[in-house]
Amino acid sequence: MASYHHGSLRAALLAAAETILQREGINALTLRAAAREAGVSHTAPAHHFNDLAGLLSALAALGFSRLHDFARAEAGNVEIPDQLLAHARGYIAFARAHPELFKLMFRSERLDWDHPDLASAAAHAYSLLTPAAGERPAHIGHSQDALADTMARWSYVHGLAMLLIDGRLSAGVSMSPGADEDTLIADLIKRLQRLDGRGHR
Amino acid sequence: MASYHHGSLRAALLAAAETILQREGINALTLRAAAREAGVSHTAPAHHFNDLAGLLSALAALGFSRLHDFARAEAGNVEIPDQLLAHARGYIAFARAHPELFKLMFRSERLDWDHPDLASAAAHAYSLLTPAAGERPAHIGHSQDALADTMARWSYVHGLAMLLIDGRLSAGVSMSPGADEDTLIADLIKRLQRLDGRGHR
DNA sequence: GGATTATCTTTCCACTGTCTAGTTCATGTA
DNA sequence: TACATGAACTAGACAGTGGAAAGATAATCC
Repeated sequence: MASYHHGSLRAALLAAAETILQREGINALTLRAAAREAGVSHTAPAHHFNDLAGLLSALAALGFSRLHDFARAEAGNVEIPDQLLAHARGYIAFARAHPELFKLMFRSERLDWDHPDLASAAAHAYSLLTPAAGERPAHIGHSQDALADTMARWSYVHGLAMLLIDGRLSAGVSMSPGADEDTLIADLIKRLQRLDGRGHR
Repeated sequence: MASYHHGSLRAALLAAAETILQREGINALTLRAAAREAGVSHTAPAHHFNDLAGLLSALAALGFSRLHDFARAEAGNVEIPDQLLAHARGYIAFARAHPELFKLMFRSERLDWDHPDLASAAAHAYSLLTPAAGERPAHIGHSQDALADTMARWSYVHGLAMLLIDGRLSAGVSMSPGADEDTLIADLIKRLQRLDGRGHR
């Protein structure tokens, strides 16, 4: 039963890490804890992930990949012009569904952003918020305006997700009795459209 | 010279902690490192801050207090209707001026948000983004709309600050040659106004 | 089949947060 | 002034952590 070689230890360690993350939070997610959960010695993870930062970065990269798929799935049922909002809804839904993983992905100071897998997975996920072909039919401006649009969208969705995972939005809603959280979030997401285009005020 | 009682060790430890934070980053900011920097024994901080989380939370609370003052100072030279934008400019300027402290305040999983000082300091800073008297002259809606406005502003400014401290905005700007970073940021901040009011689309 | 290499274990070290017990000093009370 | 009380700080110890060897095992390639 106890084979010296695990065979797929890397995947097993990632699964173990995610289990710990959900069960005990990010502060309990250590190299040794992941090794214990996977039933291997405490130095085994180093061979696959190098560092603790390497393990966390790999898990975060996996999270970004899932986030991307989540947003794409949400956008699958929707007409082209509404895809941006669908992607934003997917982002927010993912944040609410996997708060601990989301915190790791966005708020952790332990990640190594020089890790190529993490950087590319994050860039891939964020690419959903860039102005894509067909989404901005008429007024496709200069690339500089497009950059500003992307930044604005990115900021807004990113910030909204932050508020959600910190529980501050729930706190605010509870202070305003009668407000439905889902309705409020839907309203907030819709405002994303207003950020587009360079201002003329 | 070596008096047994320091007299103002709490303040000295906070200053030491900030020094370490700027010099070596948040991962090097430990209880023992702060004690070393202040020249006291490694268990001295516990008496003033209880935990490591206590020390970091106290430092973060100090950061929120400074952030508030920063934003207020920016708004001091500006007419009433533009105060919201001035506050936002202050936020962003603070984030760019003190990136490590900003990361600690917003991105650290090591803070204890049950700590009353931290919670109140953060709430105080964020109150600058709530619709205040005189700022929304005509269409002061229901309190529920006001909540949504606050959340929207908060999300946007919060998210923009995040992008900045992660260096992603700089990366984006560098990809678009000829773009001036300050100009881009100013444009992005101006878009904050468009988020107000419940959408009718 | 034999050498090579990737995978995993054992042992060890410096460092961390935190507990317990002591030491020094300031301050209030008679 | 004498003394008690308690706050501020030190010293030492402990378990847990990341990480660096160095060794053991198994799969793979020739």
